[in-house]
Formats: sequence, structure tokens, C-alpha cells
Amino acid sequence: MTVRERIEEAAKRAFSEFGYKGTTMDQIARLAGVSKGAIYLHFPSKEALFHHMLRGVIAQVRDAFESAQVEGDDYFRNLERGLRALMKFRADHAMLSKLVQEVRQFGTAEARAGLQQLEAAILDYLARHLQRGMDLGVVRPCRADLVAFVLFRAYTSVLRDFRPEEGELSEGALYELFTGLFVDGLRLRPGEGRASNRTFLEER
Amino acid sequence: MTVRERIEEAAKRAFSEFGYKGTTMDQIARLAGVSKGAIYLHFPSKEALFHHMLRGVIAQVRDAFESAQVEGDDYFRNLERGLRALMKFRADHAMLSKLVQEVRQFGTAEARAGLQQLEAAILDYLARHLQRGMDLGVVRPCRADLVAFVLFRAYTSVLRDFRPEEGELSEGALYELFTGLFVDGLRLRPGEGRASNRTFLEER
DNA sequence: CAAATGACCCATTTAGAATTTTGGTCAGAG
DNA sequence: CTCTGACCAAAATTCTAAATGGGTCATTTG
Repeated sequence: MTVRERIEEAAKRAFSEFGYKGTTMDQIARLAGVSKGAIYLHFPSKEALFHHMLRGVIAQVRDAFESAQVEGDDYFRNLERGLRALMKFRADHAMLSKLVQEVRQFGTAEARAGLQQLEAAILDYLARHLQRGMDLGVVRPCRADLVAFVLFRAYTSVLRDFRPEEGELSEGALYELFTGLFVDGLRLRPGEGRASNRTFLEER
Repeated sequence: MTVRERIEEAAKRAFSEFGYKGTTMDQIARLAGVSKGAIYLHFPSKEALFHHMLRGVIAQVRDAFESAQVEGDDYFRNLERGLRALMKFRADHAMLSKLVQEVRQFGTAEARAGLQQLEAAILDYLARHLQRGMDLGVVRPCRADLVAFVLFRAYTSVLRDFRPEEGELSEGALYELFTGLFVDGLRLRPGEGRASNRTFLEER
């Protein structure tokens, strides 16, 4: 394992556990078993290291989503496969969402601008995906930017803030939320029954 | 106009303009044209006054929604009428949402607990409404608590944080988001076209 | 005498100086 | 060349004194 990888892993662990402000460069160095100077041979600043981690997780998510896509298959079947692949990371995402919120609150203006840019990139990706569906004529015409925003916020705030009356939010419940609510809507159509809900259990 | 009403109005104006912390009781008294002591004849504390205002707006919203309901009419037609009635207050709600966020961030533990309770009441109302739809067999079976949470968060965070590339978020766009995305879902069904989108423009 | 006032009290907040911590550098070691 | 760790300046934290503002109540007003 290279020095760089050790630093990346130590940074991820420290940020997750102590938050952005609560993590010091000395701490990361100690955790990685290197000196502080060594970090600066690989990353220009604490903020850059933090954003590197964020970008890494985002890339991991995108890759997981995209490698679940099957060329030529139905748009929504692909979407559902992609969602199921995403669910595996939901604990990571909840942690990230808390971290991002912390930086939003206490970070410098530049740090916030960086997050803004990352979020914009995610929203752009989502909006393009939706637009493709609309072009194909399988997604209801809508304002892609607005819907992308809602989907992203719904996902992050459910992971961050939703606390059921009892128990935990299961992978299945989250999956059904997206396929049930966002894909098919609240309106129950004649003859639909609970068919769509069984999909998740059947295939897992 | 009674002294109490003058205080209520002054409080609403002051809180909206300067935020919770930025508003002093002296300021409210001056705005209402009464002395500070007079406020305490009607409200036991600044926090109580603030929550009274919140509850007032929430009641106003619920009344607007409920008086748009037509007994015996279709569930979703009623919902759409209710939504359209809600839209009229969206500027107020954006302001409130910012205020609530401020108190969440800087307020005391009791203040936060109060907000938590208010939010719980709103979520409960939404969840019951959804449950009724499910009992009637017109709403897709789903976790009412989770869906209520998502609907509420989507509404507040779009009003608070969504900034389109250009221009403002129109009443129509917001209405179409809820009827299009949440009621009918992203999936375009054969023969649907843009029919549902025209509804808003036809009837306004 | 009920409604209203505003001077007053004290807990909380703020401002500013003193001190510590920490992000970032760099001369030198290996 | 990679890496170290003492070092520096800036940012954060702590400490303290001053002021601000929520809440009270003896007194006044209509």
C-alpha cells in the first residue's frame, strides 16, 4: 500500500469519525503512520484532501450506478438496477451527508464554493440522465433541473435526518421509496396492486 | 385592532426581517407601539411568541388546504386543488423555512424541541392524509411516514434552496413538480403526453 | 382595577486581549 | 528523491470585562 493510499484512507477514517474541523493534519499523519510533511507532497491543503475524498466517493457511486446499466435494456429497469447498486453505499452516504452539512455550516467561503461545485456536478449528471429519458419518450416531460434537485435532496435528507418511529430505515424501504414514489407516483392505477413492491424482494 | 393583534403582527414582521436572534423584544414593542411589559401580558416568552407565529401560519396553511377540498370528489382532484391553494403562500413559506433553519442552528435545546414537535405534527397530518388515500385504494401502498417526510422536505428545501439557472421558480413549475413527479411519477405511460401539465394553466 | 409602562435585574452575549492550536513550510536527514 | 519534524504565522480558543437583551414588577394611567 502506497503512502498516498495510506493517507487517503487515514483521512477518510478521521474525517468520518471526527468531522472536518475536528480532524487535524497531525492526526491524519499519525493515523497514516507518516509525517505531516509527507501529506503535503501529495495534497496541497487540508481542503484539497477533503475534496479528493468526496470526489472519490462520488466517482465510486457513479461507477457503481453505471456498471449496473445494461445497454439496450428498458430505461426504468436500468434505473432500478442502478438504484439497487447505490443502496449498498447508503451508510457511507449518510456519513458524507453529515460531513458536508458540517462544512456548509462552519467551513470557509472557498470550502463552501467547492461543495457547491460538487453538488452542481451531481445535479448536472442527474438532470442529463433525466433529459435522456425524456428524449427517448419514456420519462414524463418535466423540468430536469428541478426534479434532479428534488431527487438528490430527498436521498440525502432521508439518509441524514429520517428517523422512523421504531427501528432503522432498511435498504428495501429506501429502494421502494424511489421506485414507488418517484418512478410510479402516488396514484395507484387500476390493476397495479402491490406488484412493483415485490420486485425488490424477488430479485435480491 | 387589539393590542394583542398589533403585537402578533409586529412580531411576524420583525422575525421575518431580522431573524429570531436578530429580533429583540424592545424592537417588537416599538414596532407594535406598546411597551415591552405589555407583550408579557399576552405571551410568556419570546420563544412562545415565535411558536405562536409559526402555529398561526401552519393553521392558515391547513385551513387553506382543507377549504379547497370538495366532499366526495376524487382524492387526487382534491389534492391538486389543495396544492394550488398552498402555492399562494409559497413566499411566506420560504421565509419561514429560513427562520426555522436559523433556530435549528442557533436556538436553545427547548426551541429546537418545539420545532421538532411542530414538524412532527405536520408530518403526522400528511401521513394520515396519505393513509386515508391508501385505505380508499387510490394511493399506492407505501410507508406513509417516509413518504410524508420526503414530501415535506422536498417542499421546504425547494423553496429554501433551489435557485434555477436563470429566473425565479414560478408557481406553475412548483405545482407541476408535485402533480407531475409525486402524483404520477417519472414514468410516462402510453397516451399520456403532456395532458397533466395543461391542467394548471387551464384552470388558473 | 385592569391594562399598560419603563426602570431595573441578572443571565447571556459580545468585544478584545492573551494564549494555544493547527495548517502549512522548509532546511536537512536518509 | 522521499520523507521528517522543528518552526512560523494565522486561526482558533480561552479568559475577562463590558454591554446587551429577556424577563420582572412597583407604579401609573385611563
